[in-house]
Amino acid sequence: MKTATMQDVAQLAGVSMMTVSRVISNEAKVRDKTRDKVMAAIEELDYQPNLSARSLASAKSHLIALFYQNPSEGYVGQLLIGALSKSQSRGYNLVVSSLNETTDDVETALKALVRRNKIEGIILPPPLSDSQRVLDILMALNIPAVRISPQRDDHPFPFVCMDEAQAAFDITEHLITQGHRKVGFIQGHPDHSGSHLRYEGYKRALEKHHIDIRDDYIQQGLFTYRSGFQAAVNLVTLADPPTAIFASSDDMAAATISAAQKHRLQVPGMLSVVGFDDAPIASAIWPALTTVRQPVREMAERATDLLIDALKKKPDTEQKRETPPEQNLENILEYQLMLRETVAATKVTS
Amino acid sequence: MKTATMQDVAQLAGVSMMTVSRVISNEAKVRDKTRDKVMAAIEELDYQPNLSARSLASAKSHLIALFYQNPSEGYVGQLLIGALSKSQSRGYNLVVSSLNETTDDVETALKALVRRNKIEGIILPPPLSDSQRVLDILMALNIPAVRISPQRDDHPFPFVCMDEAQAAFDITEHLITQGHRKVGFIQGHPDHSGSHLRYEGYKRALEKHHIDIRDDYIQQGLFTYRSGFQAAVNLVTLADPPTAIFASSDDMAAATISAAQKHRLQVPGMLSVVGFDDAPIASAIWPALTTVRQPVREMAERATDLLIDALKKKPDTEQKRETPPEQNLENILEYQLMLRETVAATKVTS
DNA sequence: CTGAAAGCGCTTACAG
DNA sequence: CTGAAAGCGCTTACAG
Repeated sequence: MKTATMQDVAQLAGVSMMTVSRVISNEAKVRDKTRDKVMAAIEELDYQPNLSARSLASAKSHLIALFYQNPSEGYVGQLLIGALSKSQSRGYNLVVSSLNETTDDVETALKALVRRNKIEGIILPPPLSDSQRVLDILMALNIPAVRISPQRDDHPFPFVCMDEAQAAFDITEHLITQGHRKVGFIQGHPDHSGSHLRYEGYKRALEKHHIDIRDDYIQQGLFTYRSGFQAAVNLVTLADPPTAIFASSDDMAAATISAAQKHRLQVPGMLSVVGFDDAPIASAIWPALTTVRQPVREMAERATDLLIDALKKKPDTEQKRETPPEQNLENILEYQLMLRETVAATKVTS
Repeated sequence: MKTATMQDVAQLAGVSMMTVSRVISNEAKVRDKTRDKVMAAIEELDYQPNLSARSLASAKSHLIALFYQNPSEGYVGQLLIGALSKSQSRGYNLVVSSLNETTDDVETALKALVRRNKIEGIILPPPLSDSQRVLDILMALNIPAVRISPQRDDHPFPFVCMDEAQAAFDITEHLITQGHRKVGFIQGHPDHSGSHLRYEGYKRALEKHHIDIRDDYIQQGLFTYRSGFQAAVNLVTLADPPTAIFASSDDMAAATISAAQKHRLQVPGMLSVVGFDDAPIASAIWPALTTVRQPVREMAERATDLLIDALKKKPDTEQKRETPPEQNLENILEYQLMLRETVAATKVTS
């Protein structure tokens, strides 16, 4: 009838509550045999620890926060789903709050939130992950934080990301493999971390295949549909236009398709187009866009894991603040090439 | 230094903890003067109740759940932000879980989740809000639930929604006001609640302005870009084509713009287009789409409020399960007409 | 490696 | 309308 309590487990296993607690927290040494008995009892009773009791006794809130600043709705959604599911499964609760760097008094807002809610750690998605202000305040508050897809990797806070340059390289090479040697590129907003990395990947792919990089094939965009449209028009109206275009974002790729259609260039028959992000628009439009999927949800899960690991290690002694983040490969996640309908092989054999 | 506790407040106010508790929960009668003293003490100490202690003492989890089933990422995002902020501000925690009706064993999954996590109430966004299975199981479990934008309003569970028919009426009338008398309509998926309501609104607007409803101006779509594209082509290639098209979703409206452009119809100069939803695509494309914004986030907030109200009232006696939901106007939220760039006045004066 | 005691900060009855 | 007592289910020291 009633849910099993730790007391019940202890009784059934024939040990003290203390031992059960130790088995669950997995921290102190317990004899294997004792552990097995306890595990069996937990299993039999379908015991679920009471998180409220745990928080109260340990004087910890078990609360972590995710702050976001006007990214796209789809992006926050994925972020929240990932962070929420992981924090729940690890016994933490998540508070979510938007934080506008330009209008809010970030310092006061941050301090108030952390103090009042007793927040133990913070997840920072872009662009907050690159905000020097926010990073500084958090350092001063001495509260652990983990960053998602930051531009700079020279900060002590750990981070998770994906290899954007490599992804850009891969999708460019996919175009080249299909026979394209005239590949246009539409850059993203110069202030955004991804823009440079994606351009980097594009360049490397061309170099690897001994294709000259033509300045007129590279157009500046701003990640928006509108900017992409103009850039694409510039590209397709060239005297010697590219046969394929890599736009640094899906919005710009969608615009490229519109621009092509407007100029009577069938996609992908006469022009291949690829994007980046796998935003909703990528599968909404027709033909569906070939693009790169960022594992946003997984990044949020990994970030949450990292943060909770840090909270469990650090027993509130403030050590190793100076040590660089142990950035191991596990925190660089896999992207995925979404091969859909906007790429075709060139007609002419090279 | 340390955060204030209820004991501190009681001491400062010169009363017992019990009185402080009563002031906070706002449930029992407290003399005004006493209340004021307590409030002042709370203020001075910046006291924040410890939610863990409260949950433990009251034997309540203070946990509500939101289940979702593959809606668009943007939609879940807004939903989560709304539900999360509201539940936090009211001292509840939110667990979020996806629930796939077709592949999961819904009954087992639901029961396990509710039992193990001690979930007190549930928020059901569409299409789960119309799932007879899920509704039945929740009724059997005797757990309060609130629905968002359900199709059927004959169920005992309360709901929040917006007046889709009225919104469709308004945006159609906006077209008519601009001089359009030849207004095409692209219907949504026949299974989806919104489709019929939106068609209803379209029809009412035409009727009000004494415009005949022409069968050839009404095309069936499925909410997808692709289906909208075909429907739009059918419309613009008519011998006597409409001068404006109302597509029941933004994806279909975006497709309509593409189709128009393909047929050398400038938007909005030669064809006005409006959509419904205010999805990300609406402001991504160019020209930016005139459409109706659903207040998804506000709906989630309201739903959360409704649910928590129900939890606080019902002291676990299971009464009034038979009474119809008190569906007052507060639970029908305001939509917003997003007047952007895809509507122009007709050249010819009527 | 294991246990007995105390206490975390509230709320629930129960009195008055 | 207000209060004193007990207890929610854990974890933190402290012993052994």
